[in-house]
Amino acid sequence: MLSFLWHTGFMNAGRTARERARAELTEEIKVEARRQLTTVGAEALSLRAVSRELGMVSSALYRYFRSRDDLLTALIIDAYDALGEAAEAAAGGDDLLEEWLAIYRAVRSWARTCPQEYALIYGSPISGYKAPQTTVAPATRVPLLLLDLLRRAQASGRLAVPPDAPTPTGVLAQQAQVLVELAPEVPTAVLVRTIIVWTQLFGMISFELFGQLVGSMDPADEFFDSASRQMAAFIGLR
Amino acid sequence: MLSFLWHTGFMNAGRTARERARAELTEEIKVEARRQLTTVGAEALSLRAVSRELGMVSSALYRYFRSRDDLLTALIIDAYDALGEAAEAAAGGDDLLEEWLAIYRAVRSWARTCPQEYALIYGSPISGYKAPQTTVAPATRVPLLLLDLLRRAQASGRLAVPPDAPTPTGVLAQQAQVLVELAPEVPTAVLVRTIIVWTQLFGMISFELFGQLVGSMDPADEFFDSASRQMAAFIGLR
DNA sequence: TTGGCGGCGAGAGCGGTGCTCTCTGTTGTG
DNA sequence: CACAACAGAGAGCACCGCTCTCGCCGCCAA
Repeated sequence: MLSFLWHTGFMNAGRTARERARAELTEEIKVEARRQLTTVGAEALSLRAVSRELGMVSSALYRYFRSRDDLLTALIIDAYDALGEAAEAAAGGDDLLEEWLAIYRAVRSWARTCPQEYALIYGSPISGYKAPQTTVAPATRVPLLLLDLLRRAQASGRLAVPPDAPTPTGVLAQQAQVLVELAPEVPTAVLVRTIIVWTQLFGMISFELFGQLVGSMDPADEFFDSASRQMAAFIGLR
Repeated sequence: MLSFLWHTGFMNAGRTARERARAELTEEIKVEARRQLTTVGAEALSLRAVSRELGMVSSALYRYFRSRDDLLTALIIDAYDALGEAAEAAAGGDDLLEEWLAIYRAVRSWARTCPQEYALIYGSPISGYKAPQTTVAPATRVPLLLLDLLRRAQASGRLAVPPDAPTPTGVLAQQAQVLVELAPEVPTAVLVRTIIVWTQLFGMISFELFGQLVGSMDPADEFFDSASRQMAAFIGLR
């Protein structure tokens, strides 16, 4: 196998025309698939329709993606990365509470812009589809961002551990160890609350996008803003 | 043949054997569809497979459901009702906090028992599927249950409005009116928090079922219990 | 009692899907 | 230059949702 040389980066400059064409077409397929995703929804995404739109025959597409699930996996990873990028772009700045709210807004904004891609990663799993290990790293970008914010908040004394936050014991404390290793300075009670808050964020966005809020809190702009602030207070951010 | 039952007058006077057979087969179709749903997921549910399993030809099934979406709608309504029933069965009792926790557990337990039916109602919407108005009433059973619990809590003085809960203003206050009409005694600030808590509950369950918690809080039993209690405290229930 | 209507299941068929296989032409490399 | 890897085309398989037609038979009314 020669590809081994490519992966070492040894021959990056001398990419053959075929290699370039392959990379380009792979990207074009994803772009077209994403385009169709805006109008049709993940489970109805059709390989044949994508290839048809690209002027190729459906069997040719299998040179680039071994199956429909493979294409979906690529789209899922891209979606996680796009969301992570949007959230990371909103991070930074001096005021940590403002940064918190900015991250929240960025996540919601991205989700509302690309609802089908959001559904791809936070909706019901595709039947018969098993998420490969390659998706977990991109999936952790947003939670890691929140965790990092909490570390900085703790360091700068802007994190006031809520007095009514119970310190976890037993299995819960054990599970929280994973988070403790990522943010050792942050109190365990706050870390558990971070998961609570994290689930609230995506529950709220899912409800908004999937129509569960229609008739009560839709449009959800002000509710979202209020919830963001209350959740920030809930974990002790000020 | 069932005609002997007919002649003995065993059956309902107003219902002909044909009507009864129709109702029975309609139910059988739903049962079989639900059975297949446990193994295959909503978007891959196949009318042909259901009819095949029932020993009929696929076109015959269209006498009972005008389309696949019609069958899905029926399943969705049934799922909302099953969840509502499970939650309502857990309600009641003297200790309101225990009742709160029991409702939470019932919702999670039902979701874990029927994950595909849960995904049907709280997962990403089916592409090209528009929820008809008939689904909204069954969908409100769980939130109405929580609201009723809060009314009783308020009446019995077990609801201590959290001091840091902001009273909504502007659009948010206006939207909350819908809830105020349902639970006039409960302070508006608590009503907004109820929506927050409601989204947290389903966000948490979705994350657990859809595999977002794997690697951090899975199995989620203790986390769920802790979150339930903290959310009860968050709305001031004690 | 009987004629007819309407619900019912069977079957064929249409256009779509994911996916496989084979064949032919092209591209890059020893 | 020869050869191997690769790309696309096309046919084909089994499945899908859905429609239409055609007999059969339960049911109601004359």
